[in-house]
Amino acid sequence: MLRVSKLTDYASVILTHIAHHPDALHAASDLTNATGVALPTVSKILKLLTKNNILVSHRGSKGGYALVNSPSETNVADIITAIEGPISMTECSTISGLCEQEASCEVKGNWHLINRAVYTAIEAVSLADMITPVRQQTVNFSVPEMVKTSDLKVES
Amino acid sequence: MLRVSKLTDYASVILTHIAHHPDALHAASDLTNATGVALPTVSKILKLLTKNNILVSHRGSKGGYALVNSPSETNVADIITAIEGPISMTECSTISGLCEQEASCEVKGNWHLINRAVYTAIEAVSLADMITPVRQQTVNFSVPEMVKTSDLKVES
DNA sequence: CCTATATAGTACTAAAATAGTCCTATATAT
DNA sequence: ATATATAGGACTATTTTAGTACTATATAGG
Repeated sequence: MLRVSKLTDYASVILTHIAHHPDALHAASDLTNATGVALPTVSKILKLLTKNNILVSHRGSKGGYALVNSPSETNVADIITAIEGPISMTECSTISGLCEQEASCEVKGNWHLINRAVYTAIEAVSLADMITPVRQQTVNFSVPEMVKTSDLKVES
Repeated sequence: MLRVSKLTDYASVILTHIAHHPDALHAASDLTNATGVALPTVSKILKLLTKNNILVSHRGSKGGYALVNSPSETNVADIITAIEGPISMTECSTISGLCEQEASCEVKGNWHLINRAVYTAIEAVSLADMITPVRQQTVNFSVPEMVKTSDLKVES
């Protein structure tokens, strides 16, 4: 019902691999071998991650890519944003002026809240968390407490 | 970075309108007038919502659509699912067997957790919440507590 | 300082998903 | 009967996403 693009999915796989060896430089060709993602695609993803400050690059012979921050300081929300841009649940949340009814739209504010709750949930997950093995079937997790608009202080 | 489709966005606007008059029957043509969304599109959305049990329909003269449950019992997660289907953050979360590396994929379980945290956050918001006016700038909301994989009990 | 290696940037093509439209069938109130 | 309204499915156009290719630039090391 909500999803990240395939590129973001690949990015998570690539970054997970790098996170296992955070002190080494990883060339695009090495990452292709390690992950099975096609080289031009790996390359595209690495460029995006570098441009958005998730990775640093070193050109030339023996060059490659490495994490800017440690795996525990690199969060999933930043990774998704690096690949997909600052697109939000509804378009009007990112860029105003697209929707004619914007001024009178009564759901806008609530979509913003939902956006933010979702973002906060994703932001709390780091690359370090992603490489922690989880046995799905037996997971016992606490339910995030959601923002209810009825709980909000509203200034009228 | 994550988004719902335009149809889902329209659906929220249409359902919000219906939620204001939960006891009336709303014909597709009325909803077009009320929301500004083109008739064939409104019609498509209403059919999807009916098929997925968010709305009930009455055919024939003086027919129309109404909510199955009250606005406070209708949640946003169900609305998104009705329009977009059970697609999750990554494809492998919905349908297994699509990805060759599935068996050895170490991030799969963690994507599942993220999925679920996001779903839970969205599920907590009802149509009734959506029609509560919110003044965005002065909102004071509690941060959802996210699942940390390090907090999880893992069966090895 | 030359060469092999590797990333940077940009433009382009192909494929897939999404949005939007239209037509015919069926049900119901009056 | 007839006007009104939804049901369902097929189809087209558009947009987004994915993937590719090419040229420029930087660096290590002999």
